[in-house]
Amino acid sequence: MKKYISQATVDRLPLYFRTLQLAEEEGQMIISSEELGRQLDFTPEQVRKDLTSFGQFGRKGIGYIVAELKNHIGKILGLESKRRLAIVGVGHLGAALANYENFDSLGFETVAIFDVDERSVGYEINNIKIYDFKKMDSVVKHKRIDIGVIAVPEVHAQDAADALVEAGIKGIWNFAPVKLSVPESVELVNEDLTIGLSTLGYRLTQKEL
Amino acid sequence: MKKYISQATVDRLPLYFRTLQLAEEEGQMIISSEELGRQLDFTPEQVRKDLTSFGQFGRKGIGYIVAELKNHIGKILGLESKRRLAIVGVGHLGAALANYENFDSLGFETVAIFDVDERSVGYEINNIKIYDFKKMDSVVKHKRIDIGVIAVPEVHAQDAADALVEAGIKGIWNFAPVKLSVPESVELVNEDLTIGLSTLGYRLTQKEL
DNA sequence: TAGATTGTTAATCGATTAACAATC
DNA sequence: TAGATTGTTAATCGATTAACAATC
Repeated sequence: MKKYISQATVDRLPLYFRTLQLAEEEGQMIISSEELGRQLDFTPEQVRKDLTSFGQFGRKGIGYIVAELKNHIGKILGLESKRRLAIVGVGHLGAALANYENFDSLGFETVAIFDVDERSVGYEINNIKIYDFKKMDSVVKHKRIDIGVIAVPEVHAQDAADALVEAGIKGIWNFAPVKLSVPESVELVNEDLTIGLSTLGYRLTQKEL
Repeated sequence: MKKYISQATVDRLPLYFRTLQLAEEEGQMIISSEELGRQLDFTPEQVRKDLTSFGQFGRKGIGYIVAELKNHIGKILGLESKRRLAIVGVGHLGAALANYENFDSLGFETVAIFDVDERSVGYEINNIKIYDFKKMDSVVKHKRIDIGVIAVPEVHAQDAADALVEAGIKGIWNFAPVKLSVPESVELVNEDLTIGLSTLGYRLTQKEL
Protein backbone atom coordinates (compact mmCIF):
# COMPACT_ATOMS: atom_id res chain seq x y z
CA MET A 1 0.00 0.00 0.00
CA LYS A 2 1.57 3.21 -1.23
CA LYS A 3 0.36 6.44 0.34
CA TYR A 4 -0.22 9.32 -2.06
CA ILE A 5 2.10 12.24 -1.42
CA SER A 6 0.85 15.65 -2.48
CA GLN A 7 2.80 17.81 -4.87
CA ALA A 8 2.86 20.53 -2.22
CA THR A 9 4.67 18.18 0.15
CA VAL A 10 7.14 17.04 -2.52
CA ASP A 11 7.92 20.68 -3.32
CA ARG A 12 8.85 21.29 0.30
CA LEU A 13 11.25 18.34 0.55
CA PRO A 14 14.23 20.04 -1.10
CA LEU A 15 13.69 23.02 1.20
CA TYR A 16 13.80 20.82 4.28
CA PHE A 17 16.84 19.12 2.88
CA ARG A 18 18.72 22.35 2.37
CA THR A 19 17.81 23.67 5.80
CA LEU A 20 18.98 20.45 7.43
CA GLN A 21 22.18 20.61 5.45
CA LEU A 22 22.89 24.09 6.78
CA ALA A 23 22.04 23.04 10.32
CA GLU A 24 24.37 20.07 10.02
CA GLU A 25 27.19 22.27 8.75
CA GLU A 26 26.77 24.42 11.83
CA GLY A 27 27.13 21.39 14.03
CA GLN A 28 23.51 21.24 15.17
CA MET A 29 22.49 17.75 16.30
CA ILE A 30 18.77 18.05 16.99
CA ILE A 31 16.06 20.15 15.38
CA SER A 32 12.38 20.51 16.21
CA SER A 33 9.49 20.86 13.77
CA GLU A 34 9.05 24.28 15.28
CA GLU A 35 12.55 25.46 14.37
CA LEU A 36 12.56 23.82 10.96
CA GLY A 37 9.27 25.53 10.25
CA ARG A 38 10.47 28.90 11.47
CA GLN A 39 13.40 28.88 9.08
CA LEU A 40 11.17 28.22 6.10
CA ASP A 41 8.01 30.05 7.15
CA PHE A 42 5.95 26.91 7.57
CA THR A 43 3.92 25.95 10.62
CA PRO A 44 5.33 23.17 12.81
CA GLU A 45 2.20 21.12 12.12
CA GLN A 46 2.88 21.33 8.42
CA VAL A 47 6.44 20.15 8.90
CA ARG A 48 5.38 17.16 11.02
CA LYS A 49 2.61 16.26 8.61
CA ASP A 50 4.98 16.35 5.65
CA LEU A 51 7.61 14.26 7.37
CA THR A 52 5.27 11.60 8.73
CA SER A 53 3.90 10.94 5.27
CA PHE A 54 7.20 9.14 4.63
CA GLY A 55 7.63 7.48 8.02
CA GLN A 56 8.39 8.28 11.63
CA PHE A 57 11.68 10.07 11.81
CA GLY A 58 11.38 11.98 15.09
CA ARG A 59 11.67 11.30 18.81
CA LYS A 60 8.73 12.38 20.90
CA GLY A 61 9.70 14.99 23.44
CA ILE A 62 13.05 15.52 21.70
CA GLY A 63 12.77 16.46 18.04
CA TYR A 64 14.54 15.20 14.93
CA ILE A 65 18.16 14.16 14.68
CA VAL A 66 19.53 16.47 11.99
CA ALA A 67 21.88 14.04 10.22
CA GLU A 68 19.35 11.23 10.31
CA LEU A 69 16.48 13.29 8.96
CA LYS A 70 18.69 14.80 6.28
CA ASN A 71 19.68 11.35 5.09
CA HIS A 72 16.11 10.12 5.12
CA ILE A 73 14.92 13.02 2.98
CA GLY A 74 17.93 12.59 0.71
CA LYS A 75 16.93 9.00 0.17
CA ILE A 76 13.33 9.96 -0.58
CA LEU A 77 14.53 12.49 -3.13
CA GLY A 78 16.73 9.81 -4.65
CA LEU A 79 20.03 11.51 -3.91
CA GLU A 80 22.22 8.46 -3.46
CA SER A 81 22.36 7.85 -7.18
CA LYS A 82 23.34 10.91 -9.19
CA ARG A 83 21.00 11.89 -12.02
CA ARG A 84 22.70 12.88 -15.23
CA LEU A 85 21.40 15.96 -17.02
CA ALA A 86 21.78 17.23 -20.56
CA ILE A 87 21.06 20.83 -21.41
CA VAL A 88 19.58 21.51 -24.83
CA GLY A 89 20.37 24.98 -26.14
CA VAL A 90 23.45 27.00 -25.45
CA GLY A 91 21.91 30.45 -25.32
CA HIS A 92 22.23 32.66 -22.25
CA LEU A 93 19.87 30.52 -20.20
CA GLY A 94 21.55 27.26 -21.18
CA ALA A 95 24.92 28.71 -20.28
CA ALA A 96 23.59 29.98 -16.95
CA LEU A 97 22.17 26.55 -16.10
CA ALA A 98 25.42 24.86 -17.10
CA ASN A 99 27.17 27.09 -14.57
CA TYR A 100 24.60 26.72 -11.81
CA GLU A 101 26.30 25.13 -8.83
CA ASN A 102 23.32 24.40 -6.59
CA PHE A 103 22.16 21.35 -8.50
CA ASP A 104 25.12 19.34 -7.39
CA SER A 105 24.17 18.94 -3.74
CA LEU A 106 20.68 17.86 -4.79
CA GLY A 107 22.07 14.89 -6.69
CA PHE A 108 22.27 16.23 -10.23
CA GLU A 109 25.20 16.41 -12.59
CA THR A 110 25.21 18.09 -15.98
CA VAL A 111 27.17 15.89 -18.37
CA ALA A 112 26.34 17.22 -21.83
CA ILE A 113 25.08 20.24 -23.71
CA PHE A 114 23.45 20.05 -27.13
CA ASP A 115 23.14 22.75 -29.72
CA VAL A 116 22.22 23.01 -33.38
CA ASP A 117 24.78 25.72 -34.07
CA GLU A 118 27.81 23.88 -35.39
CA ARG A 119 30.11 26.75 -34.46
CA SER A 120 29.67 26.08 -30.75
CA VAL A 121 29.98 22.28 -31.04
CA GLY A 122 33.19 20.97 -29.52
CA TYR A 123 33.61 23.83 -27.07
CA GLU A 124 32.97 23.50 -23.37
CA ILE A 125 31.02 25.47 -20.81
CA ASN A 126 32.04 24.95 -17.22
CA ASN A 127 33.94 21.87 -18.38
CA ILE A 128 30.83 20.40 -19.98
CA LYS A 129 31.23 19.53 -23.63
CA ILE A 130 28.87 20.88 -26.29
CA TYR A 131 27.64 18.23 -28.73
CA ASP A 132 25.86 18.48 -32.03
CA PHE A 133 22.10 18.27 -31.61
CA LYS A 134 22.08 15.56 -34.27
CA LYS A 135 24.27 13.32 -32.12
CA MET A 136 21.82 13.37 -29.25
CA ASP A 137 20.76 9.78 -29.61
CA SER A 138 24.19 8.25 -29.20
CA VAL A 139 25.42 10.71 -26.57
CA VAL A 140 22.35 10.23 -24.38
CA LYS A 141 22.69 6.49 -24.55
CA HIS A 142 26.44 6.43 -24.11
CA LYS A 143 26.42 8.81 -21.14
CA ARG A 144 23.25 7.27 -19.69
CA ILE A 145 21.54 10.65 -19.40
CA ASP A 146 18.28 10.66 -17.40
CA ILE A 147 17.00 14.20 -17.72
CA GLY A 148 16.89 16.71 -20.55
CA VAL A 149 16.72 20.43 -19.83
CA ILE A 150 15.04 22.46 -22.55
CA ALA A 151 16.62 25.90 -22.84
CA VAL A 152 15.92 26.63 -26.49
CA PRO A 153 13.61 29.30 -27.97
CA GLU A 154 9.88 28.55 -27.81
CA VAL A 155 9.60 27.64 -31.45
CA HIS A 156 12.14 24.84 -31.11
CA ALA A 157 11.01 23.52 -27.75
CA GLN A 158 8.78 20.77 -29.11
CA ASP A 159 11.51 19.61 -31.50
CA ALA A 160 13.94 19.45 -28.60
CA ALA A 161 11.42 17.48 -26.56
CA ASP A 162 10.79 15.05 -29.42
CA ALA A 163 14.51 14.45 -29.88
CA LEU A 164 15.02 13.88 -26.16
CA VAL A 165 12.13 11.44 -25.99
CA GLU A 166 13.42 9.66 -29.07
CA ALA A 167 16.83 9.32 -27.44
CA GLY A 168 15.22 7.62 -24.45
CA ILE A 169 15.32 10.33 -21.82
CA LYS A 170 13.15 9.73 -18.71
CA GLY A 171 12.37 13.28 -17.63
CA ILE A 172 12.23 16.75 -19.12
CA TRP A 173 12.74 20.04 -17.35
CA ASN A 174 11.28 22.65 -19.65
CA PHE A 175 12.10 26.37 -19.52
CA ALA A 176 10.27 27.30 -22.74
CA PRO A 177 6.88 28.88 -22.04
CA VAL A 178 4.92 26.39 -24.12
CA LYS A 179 2.85 23.31 -23.37
CA LEU A 180 4.90 20.38 -24.63
CA SER A 181 3.48 17.08 -25.84
CA VAL A 182 5.39 14.12 -24.47
CA PRO A 183 4.44 10.48 -23.88
CA GLU A 184 2.87 9.59 -20.54
CA SER A 185 5.97 7.64 -19.64
CA VAL A 186 8.17 10.73 -19.67
CA GLU A 187 8.04 12.99 -16.61
CA LEU A 188 7.66 16.65 -17.48
CA VAL A 189 8.21 19.62 -15.21
CA ASN A 190 7.69 23.13 -16.53
CA GLU A 191 9.65 26.08 -15.23
CA ASP A 192 7.87 29.16 -16.44
CA LEU A 193 9.83 32.21 -15.37
CA THR A 194 7.15 34.64 -16.48
CA ILE A 195 4.64 33.45 -13.86
CA GLY A 196 6.56 34.67 -10.83
CA LEU A 197 7.31 38.01 -12.38
CA SER A 198 3.70 38.48 -13.45
CA THR A 199 2.55 37.73 -9.92
CA LEU A 200 4.82 40.46 -8.66
CA GLY A 201 3.50 42.92 -11.22
CA TYR A 202 -0.08 41.98 -10.38
CA ARG A 203 0.41 42.52 -6.67
CA LEU A 204 2.06 45.89 -7.16
CA THR A 205 -0.78 46.96 -9.42
CA GLN A 206 -3.40 45.88 -6.88
CA LYS A 207 -1.65 47.86 -4.17
CA GLU A 208 -1.66 51.00 -6.23
CA LEU A 209 -5.44 50.97 -6.70
CA MET B 1 -16.02 45.21 -1.54
CA LYS B 2 -12.92 43.55 -2.96
CA LYS B 3 -13.13 39.84 -3.73
CA TYR B 4 -10.12 37.78 -2.73
CA ILE B 5 -8.34 36.24 -5.68
CA SER B 6 -6.42 33.04 -5.02
CA GLN B 7 -2.74 32.79 -5.83
CA ALA B 8 -3.55 29.81 -8.06
CA THR B 9 -5.80 32.01 -10.17
CA VAL B 10 -3.25 34.82 -10.36
CA ASP B 11 -0.61 32.34 -11.51
CA ARG B 12 -2.82 31.30 -14.41
CA LEU B 13 -3.46 34.83 -15.65
CA PRO B 14 -0.19 35.23 -17.56
CA LEU B 15 -0.82 31.86 -19.19
CA TYR B 16 -4.26 32.96 -20.37
CA PHE B 17 -2.74 36.18 -21.58
CA ARG B 18 -0.09 34.47 -23.65
CA THR B 19 -2.55 32.02 -25.15
CA LEU B 20 -4.87 34.85 -26.12
CA GLN B 21 -1.98 36.74 -27.61
CA LEU B 22 -1.12 33.78 -29.82
CA ALA B 23 -4.76 33.34 -30.82
CA GLU B 24 -4.97 37.02 -31.71
CA GLU B 25 -1.84 36.80 -33.82
CA GLU B 26 -3.43 33.99 -35.76
CA GLY B 27 -6.45 36.14 -36.44
CA GLN B 28 -8.85 34.26 -34.16
CA MET B 29 -11.76 36.44 -33.06
CA ILE B 30 -13.63 34.25 -30.58
CA ILE B 31 -12.44 31.66 -28.09
CA SER B 32 -14.40 29.42 -25.73
CA SER B 33 -13.44 28.43 -22.20
CA GLU B 34 -13.21 24.91 -23.59
CA GLU B 35 -10.57 25.80 -26.16
CA LEU B 36 -8.64 28.10 -23.87
CA GLY B 37 -8.57 25.29 -21.33
CA ARG B 38 -7.50 22.70 -23.84
CA GLN B 39 -4.46 24.70 -24.84
CA LEU B 40 -3.29 25.00 -21.27
CA ASP B 41 -4.51 21.71 -19.82
CA PHE B 42 -7.12 23.30 -17.59
CA THR B 43 -10.80 22.35 -17.40
CA PRO B 44 -13.25 24.79 -18.99
CA GLU B 45 -14.89 25.23 -15.58
CA GLN B 46 -11.59 26.34 -14.14
CA VAL B 47 -11.12 28.88 -16.90
CA ARG B 48 -14.59 30.33 -16.42
CA LYS B 49 -14.20 30.45 -12.67
CA ASP B 50 -10.88 32.26 -12.94
CA LEU B 51 -12.19 34.80 -15.41
CA THR B 52 -15.42 35.59 -13.60
CA SER B 53 -13.54 36.41 -10.44
CA PHE B 54 -12.57 39.64 -12.21
CA GLY B 55 -15.85 40.34 -13.97
CA GLN B 56 -18.05 39.07 -16.77
CA PHE B 57 -16.05 39.06 -19.96
CA GLY B 58 -17.86 36.46 -22.05
CA ARG B 59 -21.03 36.19 -24.14
CA LYS B 60 -23.34 33.33 -23.27
CA GLY B 61 -23.75 30.92 -26.12
CA ILE B 62 -20.82 32.51 -27.92
CA GLY B 63 -17.58 32.55 -25.95
CA TYR B 64 -15.01 35.25 -25.33
CA ILE B 65 -13.87 37.89 -27.79
CA VAL B 66 -10.13 37.28 -28.01
CA ALA B 67 -8.93 40.88 -28.24
CA GLU B 68 -11.31 42.06 -25.55
CA LEU B 69 -10.40 39.34 -23.08
CA LYS B 70 -6.72 39.80 -23.75
CA ASN B 71 -6.98 43.48 -22.96
CA HIS B 72 -8.97 42.84 -19.82
CA ILE B 73 -6.40 40.41 -18.48
CA GLY B 74 -3.64 42.78 -19.50
CA LYS B 75 -5.27 45.49 -17.45
CA ILE B 76 -5.65 43.18 -14.44
CA LEU B 77 -1.97 42.29 -14.67
CA GLY B 78 -1.13 45.97 -14.85
CA LEU B 79 0.35 45.88 -18.33
CA GLU B 80 -0.57 49.36 -19.50
CA SER B 81 2.15 50.93 -17.42
CA LYS B 82 5.54 49.32 -17.89
CA ARG B 83 7.34 48.14 -14.77
CA ARG B 84 11.02 48.94 -14.62
CA LEU B 85 13.35 46.21 -13.43
CA ALA B 86 16.90 46.25 -12.13
CA ILE B 87 18.96 43.10 -12.05
CA VAL B 88 21.43 42.73 -9.20
CA GLY B 89 24.40 40.54 -10.05
CA VAL B 90 26.00 39.99 -13.45
CA GLY B 91 26.83 36.34 -13.09
CA HIS B 92 25.57 33.86 -15.64
CA LEU B 93 22.03 34.02 -14.34
CA GLY B 94 21.95 37.82 -14.27
CA ALA B 95 23.24 37.92 -17.82
CA ALA B 96 20.66 35.37 -18.93
CA LEU B 97 17.84 37.37 -17.36
CA ALA B 98 19.13 40.59 -18.95
CA ASN B 99 18.83 38.84 -22.30
CA TYR B 100 15.47 37.22 -21.68
CA GLU B 101 13.03 38.55 -24.23
CA ASN B 102 9.73 37.20 -22.91
CA PHE B 103 9.40 39.75 -20.11
CA ASP B 104 8.75 42.54 -22.54
CA SER B 105 5.30 41.49 -23.68
CA LEU B 106 4.25 41.04 -20.05
CA GLY B 107 4.93 44.69 -19.34
CA PHE B 108 8.44 44.60 -17.91
CA GLU B 109 11.55 46.43 -18.98
CA THR B 110 15.02 45.90 -17.58
CA VAL B 111 16.67 49.31 -17.25
CA ALA B 112 19.70 48.72 -15.04
CA ILE B 113 22.10 46.09 -13.81
CA PHE B 114 24.08 46.38 -10.59
CA ASP B 115 27.27 44.63 -9.63
CA VAL B 116 29.94 44.94 -6.98
CA ASP B 117 32.75 44.02 -9.36
CA GLU B 118 34.15 47.33 -10.56
CA ARG B 119 35.64 45.73 -13.65
CA SER B 120 32.21 45.11 -15.15
CA VAL B 121 30.79 48.54 -14.23
CA GLY B 122 30.23 50.75 -17.26
CA TYR B 123 29.80 47.87 -19.68
CA GLU B 124 26.44 46.87 -21.11
CA ILE B 125 24.56 43.62 -21.49
CA ASN B 126 21.86 43.60 -24.14
CA ASN B 127 22.11 47.41 -24.18
CA ILE B 128 21.48 47.62 -20.45
CA LYS B 129 24.12 49.50 -18.53
CA ILE B 130 25.93 47.96 -15.58
CA TYR B 131 26.16 50.27 -12.55
CA ASP B 132 28.21 50.11 -9.41
CA PHE B 133 26.28 48.42 -6.60
CA LYS B 134 27.13 51.43 -4.40
CA LYS B 135 25.26 53.76 -6.73
CA MET B 136 22.04 51.82 -6.36
CA ASP B 137 20.24 54.45 -4.39
CA SER B 138 20.55 57.22 -6.92
CA VAL B 139 20.08 55.03 -9.99
CA VAL B 140 16.92 53.42 -8.62
CA LYS B 141 15.45 56.81 -7.81
CA HIS B 142 16.55 58.47 -11.01
CA LYS B 143 15.28 55.68 -13.26
CA ARG B 144 12.17 55.13 -11.11
CA ILE B 145 12.84 51.40 -10.82
CA ASP B 146 9.99 49.34 -9.34
CA ILE B 147 11.37 45.84 -9.08
CA GLY B 148 14.73 44.41 -8.11
CA VAL B 149 15.82 41.01 -9.37
CA ILE B 150 18.26 39.23 -7.08
CA ALA B 151 20.70 37.13 -9.10
CA VAL B 152 23.66 37.15 -6.73
CA PRO B 153 25.16 34.21 -4.80
CA GLU B 154 23.21 33.07 -1.74
CA VAL B 155 25.58 34.67 0.73
CA HIS B 156 25.02 38.12 -0.73
CA ALA B 157 21.29 37.83 -1.33
CA GLN B 158 20.21 39.46 1.93
CA ASP B 159 22.65 42.34 1.38
CA ALA B 160 21.23 42.86 -2.09
CA ALA B 161 17.71 42.80 -0.69
CA ASP B 162 18.61 45.31 2.01
CA ALA B 163 20.17 47.68 -0.51
CA LEU B 164 17.14 47.42 -2.81
CA VAL B 165 14.73 48.08 0.04
CA GLU B 166 16.87 51.00 1.18
CA ALA B 167 16.76 52.46 -2.33
CA GLY B 168 12.97 52.34 -2.24
CA ILE B 169 12.16 49.40 -4.48
CA LYS B 170 8.56 48.09 -4.30
CA GLY B 171 9.05 44.45 -5.22
CA ILE B 172 11.78 41.83 -5.21
CA TRP B 173 12.10 38.81 -7.46
CA ASN B 174 14.57 36.54 -5.73
CA PHE B 175 16.51 33.75 -7.44
CA ALA B 176 18.75 32.96 -4.48
CA PRO B 177 17.60 29.87 -2.59
CA VAL B 178 17.32 31.61 0.77
CA LYS B 179 14.49 33.06 2.81
CA LEU B 180 14.94 36.81 2.65
CA SER B 181 13.81 39.26 5.32
CA VAL B 182 12.11 42.29 3.84
CA PRO B 183 9.58 44.77 5.24
CA GLU B 184 5.89 43.90 4.90
CA SER B 185 5.50 46.77 2.47
CA VAL B 186 7.83 45.18 -0.08
CA GLU B 187 6.41 42.40 -2.27
CA LEU B 188 8.64 39.36 -2.48
CA VAL B 189 8.43 36.50 -4.94
CA ASN B 190 10.90 33.65 -4.73
CA GLU B 191 12.00 31.72 -7.78
CA ASP B 192 13.69 28.62 -6.50
CA LEU B 193 15.02 26.67 -9.46
CA THR B 194 15.99 23.68 -7.36
CA ILE B 195 12.37 22.81 -6.50
CA GLY B 196 11.30 21.86 -10.00
CA LEU B 197 14.37 19.80 -10.63
CA SER B 198 14.02 18.02 -7.29
CA THR B 199 10.43 17.19 -8.13
CA LEU B 200 11.59 15.59 -11.35
CA GLY B 201 14.25 13.58 -9.53
CA TYR B 202 11.73 12.48 -6.91
CA ARG B 203 9.23 11.27 -9.49
CA LEU B 204 11.84 9.31 -11.40
CA THR B 205 13.04 7.71 -8.18
CA GLN B 206 9.48 6.72 -7.23
CA LYS B 207 8.95 5.14 -10.62
CA GLU B 208 12.06 3.03 -10.31
CA LEU B 209 10.95 1.42 -7.05
C1' DT C 1 -36.53 27.46 -31.96
C1' DA C 2 -32.41 24.49 -31.02
C1' DG C 3 -27.70 24.45 -29.89
C1' DA C 4 -23.95 26.41 -27.63
C1' DT C 5 -21.66 28.38 -23.99
C1' DT C 6 -21.38 31.50 -20.16
C1' DG C 7 -21.82 32.68 -15.08
C1' DT C 8 -22.89 30.92 -10.65
C1' DT C 9 -24.31 27.90 -7.04
C1' DA C 10 -23.62 23.44 -4.91
C1' DA C 11 -20.82 19.31 -4.23
C1' DT C 12 -16.49 17.36 -3.91
C1' DC C 13 -11.95 16.98 -3.15
C1' DG C 14 -7.58 18.00 -1.05
C1' DA C 15 -4.51 20.54 1.82
C1' DT C 16 -3.65 23.02 6.05
C1' DT C 17 -4.40 23.86 10.85
C1' DA C 18 -5.91 22.57 15.48
C1' DA C 19 -6.14 19.47 19.15
C1' DC C 20 -4.42 16.01 21.87
C1' DA C 21 -2.82 11.38 23.22
C1' DA C 22 1.60 9.06 23.30
C1' DT C 23 6.07 9.09 25.05
C1' DC C 24 10.87 10.58 25.49
C1' DT D 1 7.52 13.38 37.72
C1' DA D 2 7.04 17.63 34.73
C1' DG D 3 8.04 19.59 30.36
C1' DA D 4 8.68 19.09 25.61
C1' DT D 5 7.65 17.54 21.29
C1' DT D 6 6.19 14.02 18.12
C1' DG D 7 2.56 11.47 15.35
C1' DT D 8 -2.19 11.24 14.23
C1' DT D 9 -7.02 12.15 14.14
C1' DA D 10 -10.51 15.66 13.62
C1' DA D 11 -11.89 20.28 12.12
C1' DT D 12 -11.35 23.85 9.03
C1' DC D 13 -10.33 26.09 5.12
C1' DG D 14 -9.80 26.74 0.22
C1' DA D 15 -9.64 25.27 -4.46
C1' DT D 16 -11.50 22.46 -8.14
C1' DT D 17 -15.20 20.16 -10.42
C1' DA D 18 -20.05 19.30 -11.44
C1' DA D 19 -24.50 20.84 -12.46
C1' DC D 20 -27.59 23.84 -14.38
C1' DA D 21 -30.21 28.15 -15.15
C1' DA D 22 -29.60 32.15 -18.07
C1' DT D 23 -29.19 33.75 -22.58
C1' DC D 24 -26.96 34.62 -27.03
